[in-house]
Amino acid sequence: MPESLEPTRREQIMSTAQKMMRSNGYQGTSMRDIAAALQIEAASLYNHISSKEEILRSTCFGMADKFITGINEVNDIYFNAEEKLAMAVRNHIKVLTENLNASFVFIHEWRNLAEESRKEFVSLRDEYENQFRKILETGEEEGLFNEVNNKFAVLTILSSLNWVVEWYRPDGEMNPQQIAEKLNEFILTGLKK
Amino acid sequence: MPESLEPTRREQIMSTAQKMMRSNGYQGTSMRDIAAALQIEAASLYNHISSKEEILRSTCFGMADKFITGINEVNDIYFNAEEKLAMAVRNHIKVLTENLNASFVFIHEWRNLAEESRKEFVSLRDEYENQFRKILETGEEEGLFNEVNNKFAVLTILSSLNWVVEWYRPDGEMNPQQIAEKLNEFILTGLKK
DNA sequence: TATCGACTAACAAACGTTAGTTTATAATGC
DNA sequence: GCATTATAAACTAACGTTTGTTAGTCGATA
Repeated sequence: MPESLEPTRREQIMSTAQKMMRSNGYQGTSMRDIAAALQIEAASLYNHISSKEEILRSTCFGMADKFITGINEVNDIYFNAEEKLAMAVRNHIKVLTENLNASFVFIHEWRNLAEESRKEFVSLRDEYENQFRKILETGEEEGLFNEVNNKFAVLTILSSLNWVVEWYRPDGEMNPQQIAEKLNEFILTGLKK
Repeated sequence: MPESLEPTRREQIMSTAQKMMRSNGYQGTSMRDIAAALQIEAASLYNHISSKEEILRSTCFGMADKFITGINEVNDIYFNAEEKLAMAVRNHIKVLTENLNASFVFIHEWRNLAEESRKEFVSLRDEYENQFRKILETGEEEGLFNEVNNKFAVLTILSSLNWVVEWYRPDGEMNPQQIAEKLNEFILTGLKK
């Protein structure tokens, strides 16, 4: 069987579903809606996926994996904290802008996961935040960063990064590299002259 | 008829609905769910509200009004830009923490508004962002702030403020004043020593 | 001759909402 | 002070849709 360059049917379903869930939310997107966009019947979807929730689960955990891979990469390489932070931000923005629809679902729709998956998801999220926090702690120890409430700082920084998904447009003024650069400036030195 | 100190039935419905929509989303909260929480039948809700969407509409526009009132107050009083920004942040955090559930719905569920309301809502949001942007522009002119992409800066700042709704707990370590203060520090001077 | 991927048909459950009714309380007219 | 009327707020029952999903089938491709 020849390895096709075309996306598999499953991948088509996933990306169509993600796009629609971005616009209309998880609960606002029905299996019939997804099927119609692919010009097939709802029942046919079940030849490729096992349930609607599997779409959400696969999306959320797939993205979590990408983000965590990104930050592990940063923490494995030795740099000072400032460089580490800059790299973490770049990686985050890269993953986010390369998977806009999936990222949106990841950020906004994870609450719709069933109990068990939701718990697992939250702990992955916590792990990611911890990795980020470690960078800030290193920065403090190195005397580079102000002493701040690190938990608070991480949440504030991540919110700025994640909000990019709300306004970023591939054809907009800023490309992902520029966005990451500006965010790094802002995080490090703030507004004040 | 004596003016009661009790909330009206409508207010009870609103705040119950907001609490449930915070946990389960707009579409994840049915009229029967809301009614059950109030120990009445779903049909009885319609003696007090006209539709499910009215709950969302009233919540979103009610909060928009509070936020806009807050920023107008700031811009009407003459301070320098740094003081204005600090006040705007304080007001934002105040409104947000005093109406946690409604704020959460305001931030996350407005997409479920019907076409017409959604457009109106978005323009109110734009107005708010413009008022914020004006403060940053003033700061630039006064030579207080760095020259930055103001649109970008406003979105980044507002994301940090809005994310507070995700983690703030009335019984947590930081009270709203402290949160606002920390956010102001961070916005002005960043992490770097 | 399997396997893949589509189909039709149907399911039980849940959805927002309406109609019409009942009951308790408040306001009014005599 | 009493009978009447009005109002508020609950109820039961039902409506037409839409929902996610399953079962079973059929044609095309490997």
